[in-house]
Amino acid sequence: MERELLLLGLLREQGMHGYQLLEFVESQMAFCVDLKKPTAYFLLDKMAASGWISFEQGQEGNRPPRRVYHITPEGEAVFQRLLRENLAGYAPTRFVTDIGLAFSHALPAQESIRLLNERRIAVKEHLDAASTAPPHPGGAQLIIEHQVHHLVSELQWLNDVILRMQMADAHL
Amino acid sequence: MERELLLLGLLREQGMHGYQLLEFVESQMAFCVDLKKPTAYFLLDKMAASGWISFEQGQEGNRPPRRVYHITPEGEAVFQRLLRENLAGYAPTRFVTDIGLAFSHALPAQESIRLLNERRIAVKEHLDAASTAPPHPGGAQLIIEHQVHHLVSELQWLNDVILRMQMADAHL
DNA sequence: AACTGAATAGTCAATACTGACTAGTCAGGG
DNA sequence: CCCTGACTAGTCAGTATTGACTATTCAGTT
Repeated sequence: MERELLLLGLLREQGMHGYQLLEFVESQMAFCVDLKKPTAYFLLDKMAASGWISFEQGQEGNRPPRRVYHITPEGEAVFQRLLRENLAGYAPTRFVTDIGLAFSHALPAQESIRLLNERRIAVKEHLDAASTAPPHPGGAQLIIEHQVHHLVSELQWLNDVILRMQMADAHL
Repeated sequence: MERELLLLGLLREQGMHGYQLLEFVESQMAFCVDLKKPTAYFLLDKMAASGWISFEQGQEGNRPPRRVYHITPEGEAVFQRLLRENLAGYAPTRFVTDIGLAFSHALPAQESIRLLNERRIAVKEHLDAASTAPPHPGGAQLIIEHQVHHLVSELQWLNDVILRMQMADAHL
């Protein structure tokens, strides 16, 4: 229900239409959710059917008509519940990049090390991007700081793994 | 393609039937992938159709017949490609738990802090579980170490966030 | 020899998600 | 005043994923 929490949270601050929501999520919240357009419209339909949000047909100039969504009192109650659950809980993080690590013995040690150095560069690029991101308004700033903290920790760990692999290889 | 990489990597070491694969993944690789039963069978079917793996009908005692899967030469080639891609690349981590943080201003500061303290306990429990996990064979050990490293970093960050919230609240 | 709970082995209907597409509008250049 | 590329707004068909279910076997108990 994380995506629902996100959409409700945004609609709670102001009524918006689908495209507007999408744009905001992609520009401000890209660091914590990956929400594609069809998924967003799907969720909006579902939440409207559940009575969490309502909409009216809006028109602006000659543009095609669009639905402007608003949160309902039931939606606000759901938002409050989901928010509390989210803040109190913890969902363990899975690193899909660890699968390769588990099978790295299938390659010559030197090649694994070379590939992991490529990975290190990729991580560094993400870190630079997050570090130099323009300040985001409100709570989104925290998300960027979290991402930076995490990427620093990842880089540290990756360096350690590479070092250990080099030492193990040298000893053979 | 991470799950495919995982299944190919396991079948590469020895032929196995679906249930056996599932069990191994859930017991040894639970820290890095979440693979449900129907998904695993779906992927096995798909990979068999693509010619990456083959199977023969096996029977053991009176047990129901089952498919024992083996990797094919094409599958081995795919495995090598996926492994290199995985080792060299980096997929940014999304923390769904950050969504709540972005909206924490919707609750009284004291309640947010209380809820985040609950989260801290949950993180600590995961950390204790990962720290005391019995040694896993081969590459899986690295995954646990990564998880521990990550959880320590998360705990640090969470403490920092809670502290900052308390200070901000005290200043009002 | 019947019963119970756990393990084995898988399937299916329903849900969730996404790549690729449609279709109209607007701003600016030629 | 027509063309082009970018923006707005959304849909749809196909793929991926999962909760819930079926059905058999085995070990131990009564």
